[in-house]
Amino acid sequence: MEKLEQPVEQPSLEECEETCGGTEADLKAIRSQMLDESSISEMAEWFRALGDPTRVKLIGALLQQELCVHDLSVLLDMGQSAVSHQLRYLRNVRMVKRRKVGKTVYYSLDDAHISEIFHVTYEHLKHK
Amino acid sequence: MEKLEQPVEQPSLEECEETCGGTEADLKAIRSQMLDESSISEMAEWFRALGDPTRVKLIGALLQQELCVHDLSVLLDMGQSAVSHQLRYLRNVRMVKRRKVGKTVYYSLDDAHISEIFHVTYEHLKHK
DNA sequence: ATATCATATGAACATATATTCATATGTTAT
DNA sequence: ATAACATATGAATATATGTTCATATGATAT
Repeated sequence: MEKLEQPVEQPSLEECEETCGGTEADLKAIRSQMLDESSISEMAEWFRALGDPTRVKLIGALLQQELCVHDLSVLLDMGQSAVSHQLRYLRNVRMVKRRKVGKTVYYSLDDAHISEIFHVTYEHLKHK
Repeated sequence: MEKLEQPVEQPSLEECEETCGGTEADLKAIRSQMLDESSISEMAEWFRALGDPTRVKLIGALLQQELCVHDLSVLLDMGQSAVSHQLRYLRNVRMVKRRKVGKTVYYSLDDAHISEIFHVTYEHLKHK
């Protein structure tokens, strides 16, 4: 209850006291090593695609073999529409691709790295 | 406009026509290889934690060195509160830990695998 | 052409999430 | 004790996200 008239910015960035390790020069060095905005976005987008149980299940199933939408919806015990929407999501981020045979559409993984990332993460969670 | 009186379940799962590769037996085999629900949740939670630009930046910075909240908020050019909230998030999923020195709190990575996953993903996105 | 099947998709809805604001907590200095 | 500072946190808000419902699209069969 002490600030009522000031617009409250980042409270005075003048300089970090000695307690806080980073001098402006140090921070500059760190900043220069940081990823650029577009890499950041792409990384986040990539991880976000894996950050949902339904999509993890889809990837997990497709890791085993190519599957059609119907079978996926049976395997996940979910409505066809929900599965289809998530497959589109995964297709938009290039994680899966599709192959059409008549009325049926088969989905499969479209990326060699997914398996690696997936397994590293799985092992990590197991040995935690 | 053909179904008006039925409650519209998964439209008749009786069996997949021959077009759809999976017979019930095949699906059973695949299902037995799928991850259990709790592993699924943990994987999704883990990835979701990395699925946000702010958190990617935080991890990226901490990948370089331990940093205090203030420095992180300068580096990311974000309010202290937002950074603090996200650090709590990352702490809850055990991705970062903190060390207190006087008024200052230093954050650092709390997981050996993050670096690996992070780099695999970064390389993947670069060579796409 | 009509019916049926497999998949896709727009809209609506409910929930989750990220940031901001105001303020609380805990530490150090005076 | 009071002030200044670093960080944490609850509430509010705006936006993003996931699922469902209804229906569209495209393919095959009759």
